[in-house]
Parts: sequence; C-alpha cells; structure tokens
Amino acid sequence: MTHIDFAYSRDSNTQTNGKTDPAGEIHPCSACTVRTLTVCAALEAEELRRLAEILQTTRFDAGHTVFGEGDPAETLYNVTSGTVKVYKLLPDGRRQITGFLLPGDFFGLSVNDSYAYTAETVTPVSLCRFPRRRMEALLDEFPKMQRRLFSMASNELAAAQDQMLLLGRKTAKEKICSFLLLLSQRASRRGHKTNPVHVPMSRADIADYLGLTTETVSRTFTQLKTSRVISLLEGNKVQIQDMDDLLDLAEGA
Amino acid sequence: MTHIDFAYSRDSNTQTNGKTDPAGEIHPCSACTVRTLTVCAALEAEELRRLAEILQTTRFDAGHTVFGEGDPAETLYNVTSGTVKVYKLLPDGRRQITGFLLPGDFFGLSVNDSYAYTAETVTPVSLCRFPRRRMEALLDEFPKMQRRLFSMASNELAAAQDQMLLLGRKTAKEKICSFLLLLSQRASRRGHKTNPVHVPMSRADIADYLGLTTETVSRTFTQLKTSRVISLLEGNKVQIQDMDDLLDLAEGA
DNA sequence: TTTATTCTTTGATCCATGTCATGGCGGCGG
DNA sequence: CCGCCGCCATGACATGGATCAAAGAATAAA
Repeated sequence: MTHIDFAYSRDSNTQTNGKTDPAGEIHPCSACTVRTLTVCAALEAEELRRLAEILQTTRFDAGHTVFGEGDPAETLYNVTSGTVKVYKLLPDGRRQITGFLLPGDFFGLSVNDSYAYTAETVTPVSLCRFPRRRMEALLDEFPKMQRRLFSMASNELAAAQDQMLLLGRKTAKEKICSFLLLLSQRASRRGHKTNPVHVPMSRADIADYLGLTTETVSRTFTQLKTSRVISLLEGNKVQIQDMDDLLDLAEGA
Repeated sequence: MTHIDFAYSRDSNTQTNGKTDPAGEIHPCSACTVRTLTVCAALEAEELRRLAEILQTTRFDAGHTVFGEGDPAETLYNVTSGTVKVYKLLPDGRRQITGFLLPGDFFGLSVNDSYAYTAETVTPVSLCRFPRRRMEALLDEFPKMQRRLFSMASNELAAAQDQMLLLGRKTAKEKICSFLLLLSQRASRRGHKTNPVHVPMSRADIADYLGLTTETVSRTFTQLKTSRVISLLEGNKVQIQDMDDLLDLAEGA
C-alpha cells in the first residue's frame, strides 16, 4: 500500500458523467489519473502509460448506484475521491454492507460475468473506470500488475476474515470500537489525520456494515460518549479519547 | 473449478509426517500429487512438472493444528483428502471459523510473513505443501499459474461476502439451511453425492462457523427434522427432503 | 424564514438466541 | 463388561439487541 508519488500526468479520455453531476467544484481529471496510477506503484513507466490509455474518469453524486448485483461486469473501478459502499441484499430487503471503499481502493472485479454485489456512492465520488476486456489483456501483458492485483485481493481476503470474526462473535460495543479503529487505521495508512476520524457514512450504513440496527449503533455511540471513550465532533468527526482503551474494547479484553 | 483428469504421475519428495500418523491406510503419494495437480488444470506440462518438483505431501490426524495465527508463513498448502478448518480467535477464546477446506482447496497464503489465522484438521487429512519462496519464484515464472491463483482468491472473496451476509443478517434457521446448501453444492462441484450430504464437523464447529452456539445449532437441526425439511442419517449424513424448500429457507423467502 | 423530509436519539417492550444445567448416547481403554 | 469422557440433545431461564414508537436535530426545499 505504498503511495509513491509519481510525477506522471496525462489527460485521458475523461468523461464527467452528467446524470447527477453536482454544481461547482472543478474536476481535476489529470490529478485523478495520477492518483489512481500511483496506487499501482512499482509499475514501470511503460505499464503506467498503457494503463492511462484505457482509463476513464467519472463523477457521481452521493447516493448513486454505480452498478447493481447481477449486472454484467464490464468495468473495474478505482476510487479517486469520496467513499463507496458495496453490499448484498436478501430477498426481503435485509442488507449487509461488505465494505466501504476509499480513494485508492478497487472494486468491480468479478470472476463470473456479473457483479456479485451492488456498489453505491456514500459521498460525491470520482472514479477511474477500466474496461474489463482491455484490463485483462493488460494484465496478461504485465505480470507485475497482476501480481499487484493479486496481493490486493489477498489483503481484502484477510480483511474479510476479520470482518467475519466481528460479525459472528463480537458484541455491539466491540463492533463499534473495531469500526472506529478501522477507520482510524485506514486514515493513517493514507496519510490523513487519524484522530478526529471522519465518519462519512450514516448510522444506517454503519448498522448494515456491522450487522446491527441504527438504534443500537446510536445507543452504543452515546454509551461510548458517556463513558468518555470518544466524543462526537462537528462534521461527522469522532474524537478518540484513548486509543489503547478503544483497542481493548474492540477485542473484549 | 474444472477437474480435468490429467494423466501425470510422479513420485515427489513425499514425507509421511510421523508425529501423529494413524495406523492403517496406505498413503498413495502419487495419487495425491496428481489430484492436487489437476486442480491446477489448464497448466502446461512443463509447469506441472515444476510444481511437482517443489511439492511435498503430509498426513495429519483429526484435531491437529497445521499452523497457528501469527506463525511465520513459510508454506502454502493444498488439501488432498479430508477436511481442514481455519479460524480466528478473540483474546477471551471466542472463535470464528472462517472456512472449511475440502480436497482441492488451498490455504496458508499470506501477504505478510505470518499467518492471519489458525488451521486445524477436522478429519484425518493429507496435504500437499508448497514452500513459499519456491512457490513465489514459480509464480513469477508462470503468469498463468498466478492468474489461476488470483481467480481462486477472487472466488474466495465472493464466498467471504456471502458469509458476511449470513453472519450479519440471517437468522439461525437461515444460517443452518445455507450451510447445508453450501455443503451440498460443494459436494456436487467435486462430483460427489449431493443429497445425503456428509457433515464431518462437530456441532461446535458448525456453531463457530455460523456465529451461533452448539445448543442453537442442535435445536435448529431438530426443528428442521421435525418440520420434515431434513432427516439425520447414520454416519454424519444429512438427507435433504426438498432442495427447493431448503433454498427458500436459506434466504428467508 | 418557514416548512418538509430525512436522520438521529431515546424510551418501552419483546423475543431470538445465549447461558446454565442435566441426562442420554456412543466410543474407547482397562 | 464396565466406567470414563466427549459429543449431542433438551429444558429452564436470562439477556443483548431487535422492534415499535415518538420526539428532537439537521438538512433540503419552498
């Protein structure tokens, strides 16, 4: 997950998706491109150039469905800015969010020809799109890229196992603490402020990620606030009072 | 998951691990080798030959810990026969089994240098071992193998997401039904009898896989038996009365 | 600014599942 | 053959988190 700064910039076939494009804010296409490419650090210049060729960028408003479960999987995505949630549904509407994706994360990989989950934006988002066919061709050509994607998949798998432990065996309080810790760690890894953590998603989303209800999430937050483990700040920020405390609480120690 | 029959056989550096080797039953080393290699179908003869060179086979009794969470990750394993469970623990002993591995499945892949979970045999098991370093070298040499491993990781990721949905949002009854369905499907995919399903693991293991207690698992089984959805047969076999019924029950429809 | 609308918090109550306890059954060693 | 031990089943009871309900906050619309 090294974010090597890579001084490569080239306008690619940028497409500012109009469907729900919000007003204001200029769309820095080449910046997005560079950002995504740096995720593929350790690639050769040639590989980066080829990647940039097939990549397009898109923007979406908050609450926009990027693709639905079962849709034909034709595109691989990389988050450039904002937060995306991916989830699965049961027939009666129960929902499990399996991940929140932050800048640098890929999604939309599929083994079959259709997506196994739905992807929806949480905040306004910009994405890089890689047409699947062309991406596959590129992977065949550059084993190093494939290797990198494989290593990313392995990381995701490890994260998924942590999440299973959380869903299957942790209490509500442990779940919330683990979640805050996760956000903090991810912020740190991407070089952001780790302590007042930014929590861009709603209580309902948090609930569906942790296998709880919004009510329980809300109650647990106030409980943690009352016991001075955290405090809730303006702008969806959460201040962690004692990181070690939180770490213990997250594992029931 | 194509199990192409591949007429390749060669005695590799087989090592019948003595530590807990049970009596009886001859260990068919070349058979195991072939079996594992066929999992890597679509590989060239040359690749298979090289794989066979670095592969060793081992046997373990039921209840043997193959490796523990945090151990240095030096070996990649492939199950040749038997069932293996992998799990994670919380400090106070709560356990989440993240998967049961059947013949053909790989485990022990690690992004860091240490395993992220514990692997323990459920039944007597034979395994193929691939030394990590040599395996990595081989992957670099044969992109097709890496591609295959990547595709397997993607499949696992999809399975993990299904499991998250199960753990976070399904009821006890739905969990048990999903579990039986999963076993049945996996049996079918490996060409075994799918209906009286063989369930080699204990109630406790099932509970820790589904995020339940043994009591609830037990009760739910009898409940399903009473409502004539399944019946319990000799030798840890479960007869599914109506597959469609079970399918509905597994998703709360 | 006022009014809808949606999100969050909080309270009261309920229930699915956990916890604790007990007995049966089957395998295995002596 | 008997007694031990680990699994499984079942009952009685407890409880964490769900559900139902409703009152604030925040945000968007008018």
